[in-house]
Amino acid sequence: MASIKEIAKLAGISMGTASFVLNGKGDQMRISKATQEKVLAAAKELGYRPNISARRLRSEGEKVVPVIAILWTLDTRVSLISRFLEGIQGTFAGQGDGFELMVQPYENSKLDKLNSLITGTRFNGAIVANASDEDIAYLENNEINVPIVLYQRKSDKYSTVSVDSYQSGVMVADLFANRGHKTSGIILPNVSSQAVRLRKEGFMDRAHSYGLQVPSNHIVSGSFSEEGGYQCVKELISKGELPSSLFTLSDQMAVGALTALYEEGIRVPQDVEIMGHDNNENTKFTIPSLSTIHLPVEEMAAACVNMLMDLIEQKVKAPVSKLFNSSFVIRQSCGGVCEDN
Amino acid sequence: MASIKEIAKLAGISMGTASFVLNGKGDQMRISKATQEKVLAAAKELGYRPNISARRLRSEGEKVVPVIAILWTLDTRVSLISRFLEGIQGTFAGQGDGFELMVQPYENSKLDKLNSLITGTRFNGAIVANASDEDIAYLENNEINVPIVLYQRKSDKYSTVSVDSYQSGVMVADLFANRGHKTSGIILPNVSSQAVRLRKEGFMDRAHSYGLQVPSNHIVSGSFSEEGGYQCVKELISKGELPSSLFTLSDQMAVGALTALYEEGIRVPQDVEIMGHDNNENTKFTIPSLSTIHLPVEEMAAACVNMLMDLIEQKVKAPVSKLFNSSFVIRQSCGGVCEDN
DNA sequence: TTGAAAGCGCTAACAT
DNA sequence: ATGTTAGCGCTTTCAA
Repeated sequence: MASIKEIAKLAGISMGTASFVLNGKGDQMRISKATQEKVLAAAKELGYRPNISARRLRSEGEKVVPVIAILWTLDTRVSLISRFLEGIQGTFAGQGDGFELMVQPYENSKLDKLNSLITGTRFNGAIVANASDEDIAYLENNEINVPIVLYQRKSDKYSTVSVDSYQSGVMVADLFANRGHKTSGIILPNVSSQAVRLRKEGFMDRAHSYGLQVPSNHIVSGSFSEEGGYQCVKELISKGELPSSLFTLSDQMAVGALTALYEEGIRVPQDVEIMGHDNNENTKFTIPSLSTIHLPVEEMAAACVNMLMDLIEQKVKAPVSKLFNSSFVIRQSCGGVCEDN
Repeated sequence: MASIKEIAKLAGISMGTASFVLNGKGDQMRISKATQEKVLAAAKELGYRPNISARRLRSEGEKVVPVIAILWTLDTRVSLISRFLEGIQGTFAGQGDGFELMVQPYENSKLDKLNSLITGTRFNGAIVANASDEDIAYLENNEINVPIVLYQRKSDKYSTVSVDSYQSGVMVADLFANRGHKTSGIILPNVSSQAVRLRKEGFMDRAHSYGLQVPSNHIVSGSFSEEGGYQCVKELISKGELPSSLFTLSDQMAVGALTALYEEGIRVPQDVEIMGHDNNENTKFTIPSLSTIHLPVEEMAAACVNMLMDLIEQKVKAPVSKLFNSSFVIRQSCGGVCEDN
C-alpha cells in the first residue's frame, strides 16, 4: 500500500506538502496549483488510500473511546440484529460517545477465521452472538485476549448474558399441558445453537413428565425464516395427522407456519394452537396474532454493552454472567381471546 | 487514557516488558511472576485499555484493507439493514478480505455530528443510508473528504445507487387505474426522505392524469412500523368511507394495515386492494399475501460496495451513479389470484 | 529476565 | 509556497 512518503517521492515534493494536498487543505495552505496536481496524479497512480490507523493515532489525542464489536453471523439470523441494535441505541442514546460500535459480520462456525479476536487489532472488546457449537468449542479451547461477552450462550470461561432457554421450553410444555393438549409438535430452526437445543430439551423433558405426546414425526426442522416455517408445516401435514399444539422455536418461522396452516384450511387456534418464540414486533400483527415467548433482546443488548465496558475497563473480572427472564405474551394463536370459536 | 508508558513507569519496569505481559506473552518471554503481577496491577489501577490504532499501525504491515462504513440511522428503519447486509454478504462471501465492514449508527438528521466523515479517522469510505433532507443538505453544503455513496438518494455532487422512486409511484397509479379503481389512498411513513416523497409524487401525478381520485383525507402518515400502518388504517376508517385501493409506501406498514383491515372486517382484495413497497421477505406470508414493489436491496447493496471500492481506489471519480429497476410482485392483495372472490 | 530503541504512516508546528 | 521533523502508542528485535 502506497504511503504518503511514496507519493511525495514520486511527485518530487515533501511529505508535509503531500499531506496538505491530500487532505483538501491545498488551497488553504496556498500550495501552488501545479504542485497540487502533481500530488493528486501521484496519489492516483499509486492508488493511494490513507492508513486509518496512522491517521487516528496521530490525530485523536484525548478522547480515545473503546471500540466495541458486535460479532454477528451473516446467515438468515441477520434479521434479528435490528432489535439488538435498537436496544443499544435506546439505552445509550444521548449519553455522548462512551464507546464506538462496530458490527463485525462473521461466517457461522468460522469464528476461528476472525483473527482480530486474537490479535486485538480491531476492537477493545466483542459481543459474540449466534455462536455455533464449533464456535464455542473454538473459544473454549483457545486463549482469547480480547474481552468478550457471549450473547445467549453458556460458558464457564467467558462472561455471558442470556435467558434460561431450557426454562422457556418448560414453560411452553406447561402451558400446553394446562390447556389440555395431549399431542404436540415442534418446529425447529436448523442452526447449531445452544439456545435452540435447550428450548427443545426443556420442552421435551417437561412434556414427557406430563404425558404430553411429542412423537418424532411431529418434530421437524427448516431454515431460520418464514419460508422455513412454511415448509415445516407442509412437511408435518404430509406426514399425516397434526398435533393439537405446536411450539415454533422462532417467531420468524411461526409466521410462515401460520400461512401454511391457513392455506390448508387448518384453523388457528381452533384446530391447532401455536406458540412462537422471541416476541418480534410483527407477531402482534399476524392473523391470528401470535402467542409467543418474550425474549428481552433489547435489555440483553444493553446488558452486553454494559458488561463488556466493565470488562474492558477492568472494573470486573471475567467470567461474569447475567440471566434475564423470559415471559409469555398471550395472543390469539394460543390461549388468548379469539372472536370466532 | 493510560498508555503502556505510564504502566511501565508505575510498575517500575520498561515498556517492552509491560507490553509482553499485557499481551499474555509473559510466561512465554519468561517474565518473572513478580513483575507480571506488578504490571497487571498497574494496568488495573490505571484502567489501561490498548490503543487499537497504535496496535494496528504497528502490527499490520502489508495487508491494510480499506474500511467501509455503512451509515445507518438507528430509528425504526434499522429493521431494513438486514437485507442490505445480506446483499453484501451474498455477493462478497468467500472473496477473502477485500474490505472491512463496519456499521456506523447515526441519529436521523444528525449526520453533521459524525465528524469522522470530515476527519477521515474511522473509515476509508462510507455508504450513507436513510439520509434525511437535512442530512443531504449538510452533505451538499460541506466539503466531505471521505468518499461516500448515497443509497437511495439523488445528488449532483455525490455518487449514488438508487431506483427511480418517482417511477415506482407512477407504476402503482398505472396499476390501480388499469384495474378500474376510481379512488385511492396513500399510507406514508413519517420520515423525511427523498425516496418516500418521490414515490408519493409519482403516484399522485399519475393518479391525477388518470382521474384516479386521491382526496387529502385519504393520505395518512404514521411511524415506519407495523404499528404505524395499523394506526393509519384506523385513522382512515375513522374518517369515513375507504378508497378501493391503497398504496402503502413501506411493506412493514402494509403488514399492520392488513391486520387493521382484517379486524374491521374489510376484505382484501375484495373491498380494498393493497400495494406495498419493498418486497420484504415476509410479505409472501401475510394473509392475504401482499402485492408489492420489489426493491432490489441486495443488488443495490452490492453495487454500493463496488462503487465505493472503485471510489476509494480512485478507479473512478465522483460523482457516478447507478440506477436499478423496480418491478411488481403481484400477489393476492392486489391483482393476484385469490380463491374466494 | 529485562531494557533500549526503531519505526509503522500520518499530521501539524516550525522553519525556511 | 514548501521542507523538515517530532511524536501519537505500540510491538519486537537486539542487546545486556
